[in-house]
Amino acid sequence: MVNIKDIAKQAGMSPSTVSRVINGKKHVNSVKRKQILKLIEETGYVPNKAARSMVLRRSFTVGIVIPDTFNMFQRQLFSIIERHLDSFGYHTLFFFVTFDDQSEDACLNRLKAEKVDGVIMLHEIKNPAFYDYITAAALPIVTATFRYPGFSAIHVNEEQASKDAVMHLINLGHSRILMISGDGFTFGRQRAEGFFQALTEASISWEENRVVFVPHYTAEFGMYGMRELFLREQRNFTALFAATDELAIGAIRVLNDEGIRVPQDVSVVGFDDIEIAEYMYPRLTTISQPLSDMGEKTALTLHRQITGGKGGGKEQILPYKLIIRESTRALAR
Amino acid sequence: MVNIKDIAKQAGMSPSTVSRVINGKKHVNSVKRKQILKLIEETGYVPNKAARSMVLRRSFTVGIVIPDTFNMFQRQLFSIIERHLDSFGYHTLFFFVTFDDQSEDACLNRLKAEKVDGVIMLHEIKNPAFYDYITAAALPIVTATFRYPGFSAIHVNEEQASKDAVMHLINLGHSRILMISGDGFTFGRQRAEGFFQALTEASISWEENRVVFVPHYTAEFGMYGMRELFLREQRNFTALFAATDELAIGAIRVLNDEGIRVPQDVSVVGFDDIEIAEYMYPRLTTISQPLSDMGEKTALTLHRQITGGKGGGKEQILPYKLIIRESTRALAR
DNA sequence: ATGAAAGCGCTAACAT
DNA sequence: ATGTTAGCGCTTTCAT
Repeated sequence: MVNIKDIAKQAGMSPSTVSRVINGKKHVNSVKRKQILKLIEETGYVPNKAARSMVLRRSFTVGIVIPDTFNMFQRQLFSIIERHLDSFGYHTLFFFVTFDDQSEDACLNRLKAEKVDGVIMLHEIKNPAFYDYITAAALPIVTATFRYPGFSAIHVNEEQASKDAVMHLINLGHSRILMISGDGFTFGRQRAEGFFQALTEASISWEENRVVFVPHYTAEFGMYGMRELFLREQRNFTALFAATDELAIGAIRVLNDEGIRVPQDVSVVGFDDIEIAEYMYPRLTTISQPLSDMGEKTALTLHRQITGGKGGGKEQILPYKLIIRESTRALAR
Repeated sequence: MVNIKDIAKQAGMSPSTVSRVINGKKHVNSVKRKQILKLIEETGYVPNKAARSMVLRRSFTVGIVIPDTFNMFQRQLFSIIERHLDSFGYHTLFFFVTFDDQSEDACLNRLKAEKVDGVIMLHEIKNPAFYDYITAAALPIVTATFRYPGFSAIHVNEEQASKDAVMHLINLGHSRILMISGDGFTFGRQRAEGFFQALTEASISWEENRVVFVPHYTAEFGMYGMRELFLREQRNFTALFAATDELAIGAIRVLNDEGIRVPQDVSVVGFDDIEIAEYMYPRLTTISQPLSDMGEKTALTLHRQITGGKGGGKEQILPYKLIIRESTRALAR
């Protein structure tokens, strides 16, 4: 493999000069510069990243912490973030994390070893040691889709959004509304909270029993949650709020299998507005988070922290939108 | 940040000894070993990866080349691969590549700079320089879901699988069958080829006009493709074969919007068996690729190449399965 | 404008 | 069993 010395030797110059050319520094004869550039082109030379990052003590890499079982919303979000990061000249390292402690520890260790320039979290880690390290190392960080005290955060008002979703159902005349949410992430609780608030505000009585918390936000557990609701004898309902679109998709599957039609018999609203939501039958009514805006702001905020030195700790709350499609309709009287 | 010298100093030993402990080498007093281990634990020391990879001339990292717009099948596949790679002690670096040449060049450059120990390709790169470099550098590589001459490959027989899918339709009594496929990847052509073969073998006449090739394998382009078929006056059909499940989902959406029922009016079969396929309404009949097996074999094959030195170039063709669900049914007479 | 030299953190060959 | 030393490929003073 060709290295900087090889180039220098072939050009009859010193590695320093070559280095200057590579890094676009001033103080190098333009003829020599061209000559070196040509040589680099010919040999296909690319600087060794490890060596570079060792002396510079940074890696031009940012780590994205993401759940191992990322859903489609997160998938879209990290693609956007990755693209923006790329435009700022960073590479992206993914840290897939599961719910177990071991995985979180491994993530922390890797974070230390990799010397990333910054971190973006799309996944809530439980272990406080993680946050302590970040704080102690003064590592630039931004959390997206959730917040952590003291860190920059980009997210929507989950509670308010959920409340709006449920309000939509209520305005349609529904009052016997069920919910499927999940545990493991803050947003599951927040979305359930919004559900309760909407009901309360509309003076509709409710019991805790009307919401199930399932372990994962997947279609599979959407089915599971819906069945669980049936087992709880919750048969007398006309609407369902699912904490994610995937959950909604699974629930609708069970409803269909039971001969319950959506939206004729029950209205369903999801959350996230994942890509397939508008291809489903029926097209899913859902809450749309501002994906591109969120991704862009996340990348930008981190970049500013890395370059500007500070500017951390601020929270940016983005607007969401209720997308009314075909899975909800007015209660037939 | 604490480094190996700090640990050595605190322990009153040399960096070599610490290094030996870190790397689990023999020839170190067990008391000292424990002492060092304790120190590492306390300080939270983690070896600097850049330094390590520089002297070792390898990175313990493998690169996964994947389309920027990866679909759900690819998403599941790379998750599995990542997990297996992890169990072999490798980290994973993702190279998201788009269709343009610039992106491919960037991928190649990064590959050179990162000193990855091996490469897994889930995406076909056009630029031959890419393959030339890999070959010249004798970089371990395995391609999954497609093949490239001379490289290890793990894939199913795309043509045969598609033929089976179409045969299923034919056996159900269908003969006026349409297809939506895509360009950009070899499998799009192969799947179309299987379609033609099945028709030919069953002595059903066909024209090229019955298959559309769309630019991307997404639900959005599934809609586009279906509409295009309608524009071509292809109204008189009873079945559709889509080259991916996403394409099928988009097509079904258009069909529904036109008042054409699936499967009562037209049967649809997809390809890939992505997660939501069985949550769709109707549940999608599709070809299932052996995801876990594929992922495992891909990781294992690469690992063997990296450690064993050779063993490259072999092709592993995995079995697929036709999953019959609700989107296909016998032609009503 | 250019080169020589030092050093980033680590491992491995060589001494002891 | 342990320490000393050299060197991986790069950037960056410091001279010139």
